[in-house]
Formats: sequence, structure tokens, C-alpha cells
Amino acid sequence: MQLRMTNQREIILKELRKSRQHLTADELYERVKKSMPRISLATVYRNLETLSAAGIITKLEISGRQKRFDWDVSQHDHIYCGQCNRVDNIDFDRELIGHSAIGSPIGYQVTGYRVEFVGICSSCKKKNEKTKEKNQER
Amino acid sequence: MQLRMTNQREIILKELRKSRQHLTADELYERVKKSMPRISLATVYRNLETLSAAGIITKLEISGRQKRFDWDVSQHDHIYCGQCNRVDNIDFDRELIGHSAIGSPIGYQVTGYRVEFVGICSSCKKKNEKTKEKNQER
DNA sequence: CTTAGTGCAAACTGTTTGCAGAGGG
DNA sequence: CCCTCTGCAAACAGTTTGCACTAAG
Repeated sequence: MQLRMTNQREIILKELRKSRQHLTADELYERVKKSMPRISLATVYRNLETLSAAGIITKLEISGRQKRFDWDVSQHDHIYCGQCNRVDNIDFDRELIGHSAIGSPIGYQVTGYRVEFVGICSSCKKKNEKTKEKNQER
Repeated sequence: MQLRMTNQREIILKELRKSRQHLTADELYERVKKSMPRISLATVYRNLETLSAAGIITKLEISGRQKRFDWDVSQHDHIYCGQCNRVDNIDFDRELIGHSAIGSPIGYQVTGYRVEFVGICSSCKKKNEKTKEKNQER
């Protein structure tokens, strides 16, 4: 099966890369629609699937309901905001987890692992402080 | 808001603990139905939510579509089979990941992290070997 | 030309919710 | 008795799919 570089595929890829973020399919759909109003959400889903299968982008397996897609194919870890679900990259020394660290995998053949950090992003932090102030006013 | 120990809640909890596994809501529903046929899936969902909010069980934030629930409340990490999505516990020295290991969290206040191992479970491994043999026969 | 890709609508999966009635404490 | 919990059905969110048509190579 060979890949064709269609117009929609090109725009999807361009928008994802331009965003420098970890977008969901529908976030990307909203952006792509601006330059290609008749594109369908299904096409966005299909292309994200195809592109990640081809290794051109990465599908993020992250806690939470929505899948996110990463224009950055190099291996790295993520942190997500427990409040707004925003995802960002995080520097983290993966070497720390050697295979020696793994105990009894009960018959599993371990093929990999993911480290996922949780936190509160700066904009939610600010939001919370404002809410707190408001509550104190009452 | 206080918790009532209803019949259905008790059975749900009992079945989850009895299973010694990391069940999804509908797997649990199937089991509970045997002793309480008129229970609804919504009740199972509601109770799993309530019980995990109360800290009596744990809701697993695991890659993949379905949520799973763990009768074991103590902190531990998991490994899941990339093929059948089965989830098991894994021994892993969490001390290895000190906060020192974390690089630039770009304004995040880090509250925690999850380590999730991926692999192929023993029964899928066997299944694969059999399939391979069959293919060689042809 | 051939066949991968598209838009649309409809299906599907996992989960949540509104409501009226049931039953724990 | 009160108020949380239940069963049911319907709604919901995110994603996938069948189909006839379009367009890339």
C-alpha cells in the first residue's frame, strides 16, 4: 500500500507541525477547516491514523479520553495537566529505568514502557489562584 | 454525602476482589449479573466511580479505550499486553525516578507520574507461536 | 486507468445522565 | 421518613465504517 500525498493530508500534517502542540483530532479539524472548509472529521481521523502508522507522526497513548497526536517523532516523555488535559513535553532521563529495575513480569515479554507525568500547568495554576481570591472575597 | 452499603455495591466490590484481576466495567457487569441478574450496567459504572472516589478501589488510568478498576489500593505499577489489553501488576522500584530526574516542566507543578509497561502476555505469546507454526505448514 | 483517498451519514463503543420509583439508615 | 441509590432508556463523546464519488500517480 503506497501513500499518496493528497491536499488534505498535506494540510493536516502542516497544521499539526505548525501548532507545535499535542492536538486532538477535532482540535486539528477545527484548524484545518479554516483553509479547507469542506474537509470532514473522518478524513482527519483517517489521515492521523495513516500518518502515525507510517511513522510520520506519533499517536500519543495518554490517560484520558481523547487521543492526541505529536508531530515530533523522536522518543520523549510527556506531562499533562490534570485539570485542562493539555499535554507538553518533559525532559526526563529514560536511562534511569533500566530493564534491571523491572521485577517479576509474570511471563510477560516486556517490549517497552511509558512514563507519564501529571501536574498542573501554569495557566490553570493562575486560574486557581484567581478563583481562590474570589472565594475569599465572599 | 455518606456511603450506603447497598446490596449491589457489596456484590460489585466482592466480585472485583474475588477476581484478583483488573477488570473493566462490563467484565465486572457480566460477573455480577450471575448473582444479581437485574442489575444495570449504569449501576456498575456509578459504583465503581463512587468506590474509587472513596479510595476503596483504584481507577486505572491506562492507555487504551476502556477504564479498568483495581481492588488493590496500594501504590504499584502495571504492565499491559499490547495484544489482548490484559493488565497485570509489575514490581518496579519507583525510587528510581526521583524528582531530580525531571527536567524542565515548563511551568508545571508536578504532582505525580505513572509508569506503564507494555509487553506481550504469556498466553498471547503461545497463541502467536501456534499461528506461526500454522503459517509455516502452508 | 487504477486504486488510494474523500465527504457524508450512519453505526458503534464506552460511558454518563434524567427520571421516577425502591430501599438503606 | 429522608435522601442516596437503583433500573431503565435515552443521550453523549469520540471514533470508525460503508458507500459512491474524486483525484493522485
